[in-house]
Amino acid sequence: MQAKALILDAAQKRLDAVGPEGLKVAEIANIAGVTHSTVLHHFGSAEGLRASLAEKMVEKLLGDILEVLDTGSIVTSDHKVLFRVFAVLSDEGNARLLAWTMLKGLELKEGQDTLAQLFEQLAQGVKVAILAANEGDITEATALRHAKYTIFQVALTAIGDGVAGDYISKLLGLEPVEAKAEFRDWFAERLLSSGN
Amino acid sequence: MQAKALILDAAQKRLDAVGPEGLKVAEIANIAGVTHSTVLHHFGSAEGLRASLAEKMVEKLLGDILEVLDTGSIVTSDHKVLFRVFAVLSDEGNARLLAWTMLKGLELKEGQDTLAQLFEQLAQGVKVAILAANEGDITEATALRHAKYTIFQVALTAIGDGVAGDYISKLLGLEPVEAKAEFRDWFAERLLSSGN
DNA sequence: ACCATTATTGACAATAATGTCGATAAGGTG
DNA sequence: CACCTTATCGACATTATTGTCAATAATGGT
Repeated sequence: MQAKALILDAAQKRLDAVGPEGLKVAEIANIAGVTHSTVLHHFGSAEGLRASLAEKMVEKLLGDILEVLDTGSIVTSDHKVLFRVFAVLSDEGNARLLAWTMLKGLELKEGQDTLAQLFEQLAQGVKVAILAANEGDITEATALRHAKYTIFQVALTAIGDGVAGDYISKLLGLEPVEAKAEFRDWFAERLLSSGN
Repeated sequence: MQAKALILDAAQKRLDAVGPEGLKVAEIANIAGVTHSTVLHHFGSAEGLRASLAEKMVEKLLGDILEVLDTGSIVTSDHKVLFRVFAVLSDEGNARLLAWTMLKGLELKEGQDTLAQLFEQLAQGVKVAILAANEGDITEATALRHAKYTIFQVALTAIGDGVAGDYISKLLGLEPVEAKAEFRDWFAERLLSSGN
């Protein structure tokens, strides 16, 4: 079962390097050091390979986020969890893969349920934080809705950042390195501070 | 010069329907009611067609946003401009096209300068609004930085929404139609209200 | 009306990508 | 070891996609 992993790694590498269009079976096989027949053997088809890749991505994403959630409560003064979630989504090509998967209209059947659970968990956590911050001024239903919007917002921003962050920040004349970190600070600050 | 437009329309339609992978010359030609030879004639190559498509998108995006900007000041109590910008970016497949273009690593040579100017204009407008909202409490440089972050935020959210909005909102259990509009309200409210 | 340019087409060629098959090798299990 | 399963390969087949070309039709200017 080593070849399968090698092939997936090669595919991921290729995807990061040249984008979805670079995902040619022969090329990937070449990088992995096998023939294209071997790739087909393991994944059934080119489509199967892409599906496996998407699935692997979702698993990694889930694993990373769950690991973060394990380390503490969702909303903290230093926004640690938020940052990590953001980082996991927008860095390491996750967002690009996610975006590509969606643009392709691929199903994420496997991970979907787990993902939904994760979002539910996140929503509950944020809801509690919102309720705590607005004692009595807010109903639980409203808090939940705002929690969901908050998560929605983080997810969209992270995905947008992963897909187009570099390009847009260049257009805006933002210095790449510092701006990235600084924007996240700014973003987290506003996200959690202002009245809900 | 009608066929060229017909073909581009067909390509756009196809892109919206099936994603970037559906962009096959023959298929597009078929929709446009011409032969694939005609497509090649007008665009030189399949790649040329895709490039034209990307360019058309940027132009439309620019036109739409500039039109909005013409109608009034950037920051208003009803967030009209913000909404329209958001809508232009995230609806009508613009974001998908943009994301696809970026995932493909295509250059947006033509529109780039104009886009940069547009962002500059937006940044100045938002800066003024921020300065007005925080009289004296903030330096001009800080206001500009926050303005850029605000725009960055809107752009990323809109792109993320266009790419993955439906999917994520489904995961969160948000009702599609109302949630979309409501989120935008929530988003705009928070974006412009809280202290900068 | 004539000519040059451009548009359009169908048949065909070239290429690229995926998929199939049978042979061979490797690995594990009784 | 004999046997079965799985992995790997190379050669070939199929299909999908793009690209070429020469013929014909349309268009527009003089």
